[in-house]
Amino acid sequence: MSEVTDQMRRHSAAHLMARAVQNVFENVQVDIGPATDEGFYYDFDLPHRLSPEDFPKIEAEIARLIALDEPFVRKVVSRDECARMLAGQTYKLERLADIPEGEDISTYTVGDYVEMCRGPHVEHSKQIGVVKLRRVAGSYYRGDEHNKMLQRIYGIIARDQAEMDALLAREEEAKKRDHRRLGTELDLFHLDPEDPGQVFWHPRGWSIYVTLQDYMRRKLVKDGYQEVNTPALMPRSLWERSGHWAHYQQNMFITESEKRLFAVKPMNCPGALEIFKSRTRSYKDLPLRLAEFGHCARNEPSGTLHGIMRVRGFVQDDAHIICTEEQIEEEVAKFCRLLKDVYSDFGFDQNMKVRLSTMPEDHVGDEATWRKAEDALAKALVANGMTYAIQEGEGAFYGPKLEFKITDALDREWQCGTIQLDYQLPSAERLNAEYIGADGKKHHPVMLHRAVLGSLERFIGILIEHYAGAFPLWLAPEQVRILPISDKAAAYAQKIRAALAAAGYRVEVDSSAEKLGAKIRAATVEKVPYQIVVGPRDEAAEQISVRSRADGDLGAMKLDAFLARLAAEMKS
RNA sequence: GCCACUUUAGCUCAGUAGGUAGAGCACAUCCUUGGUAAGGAUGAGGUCGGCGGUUCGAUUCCGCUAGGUGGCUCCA
Repeated sequence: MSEVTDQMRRHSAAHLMARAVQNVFENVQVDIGPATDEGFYYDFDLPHRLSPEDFPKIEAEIARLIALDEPFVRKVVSRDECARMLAGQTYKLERLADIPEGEDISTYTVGDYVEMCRGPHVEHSKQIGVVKLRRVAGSYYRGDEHNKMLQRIYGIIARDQAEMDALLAREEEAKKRDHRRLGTELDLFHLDPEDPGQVFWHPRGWSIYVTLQDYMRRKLVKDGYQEVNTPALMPRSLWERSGHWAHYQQNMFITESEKRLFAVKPMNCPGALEIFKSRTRSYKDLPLRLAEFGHCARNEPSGTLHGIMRVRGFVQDDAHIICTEEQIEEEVAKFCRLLKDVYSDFGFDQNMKVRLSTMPEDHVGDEATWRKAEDALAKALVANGMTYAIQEGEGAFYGPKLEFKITDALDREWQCGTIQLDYQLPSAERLNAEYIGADGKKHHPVMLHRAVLGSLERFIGILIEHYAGAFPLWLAPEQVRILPISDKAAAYAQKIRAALAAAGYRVEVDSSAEKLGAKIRAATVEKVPYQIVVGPRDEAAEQISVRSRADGDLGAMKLDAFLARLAAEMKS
């Protein structure tokens, strides 16, 4: 007897939901309904517009079906037999046609309901547990935007009601970490409805931004990069040469001046190559690593925007490595080392996923070169002890790429770091970058596009959720808050503030008329790492009373002792 | 961009079977000078996303439009 896995239970729940929807509504066409890491979904096509108001009815029907505790019976059938069983179900019949000749076609029957399915499933419906429907969403048939949009219902399962309650409570907790909520609560940024996808950074948010950027800058300099900056607005002629005008125009903001068209840059790469081309280059200049915190604008479809994670104006910790083909592997390996180093500083090296995207059908260049490039990427990962999955055919048309993905508070994956190999842009057909080789002849270099954090906007969004707003000392917008007991301690509070500020810390004084308890509460809610309480007693003893976000009340100490503690924490 | 849902004060949300609205927090003023998670009082703040329609009258019903949310496609 095989073990009943969560995947089987979820998948079986999807079947029962499909059955329930057909029992509750008329003219239901079913497509497919797999299990996911979280729960399951099923795609339907029916005249009724599904809404969350329909959930109780459907859930009740599912509960009824589960309670029947009917067995899931597997049967291998012939193609014709299966087609007969699926009569009237056009999507299912199309799916049936997809199954290659010679492969087993199996069906699962539960009570009077039969479905074509590979399985596996639970043995009896009661093994599924409790089912709750979560949301309805649109979904293109076969994931193709040219196809009809089906109605998808997402659901989750639990072994019993207690586990379901715990699951829902965890979801509520995750929502509290949502960067959009914390961004407002902690006064980090705001988004203006009239200017979708553009971030207004408030002082506290911008402090994090600049601190992160400085951190990255130090890493880049140490790793042999040179920082550059290129124009935000570049002419149509350049974009035509780069290929963006033909392939990326829909995503570009275009503007006009004196009858010439310009575009706000969606990427920094042409700018980097312009710098490379500004004088004759030697093979001795390679690899040339040009970093740029360039502000890019992409006119993303409105439906794809999401807080500060997916925006229309953003800055990548971008860099372009211009090198020879022989240098690719070492440069990729070097990048992986840098990425690992940075991610480990945030604890992201644990839950990160790496994907290698290979040659797509629509590509330029010959297959041998592609395979060589893919190998170089894979070898660099292995050399760094990184495990990865392959995304077949998901590479860019100009070259394969590595993607490094991090998960947000609501379990959505976001691509942050990436390195992409590009044979195209430096080529004669595009921007025609050249260097003089040891043989005295001209050669085209290859280019690596790469980013460690991805966009600063997205990375900060993930950081907000990762730390639940409680940033480590070095990143915290306000590192220390001084809480004078009353006006009588105001002068002493200012003296301490000045001393901390002189030592380079971001420090504020809460001089409001509130009582100490209220001040502590405010500083705690705002997640300030250190609170310093000062009153007449401290002043007389030339001490401060320290409260840490992590360890609570630390009692009284000398300012020097506190400074030493801060310095030690900044280093770690 | 596509499908569904949604939009009331700075924030989180009530509410009106159609008769132009409330709470908590935040904010302002005053009182309180208080030693480790919310002291008290008073007050200000909204043409209920925008436009149009139905109606004697629309925040409420209908249509369009914009933003947001959840997905899909796309993507840093």
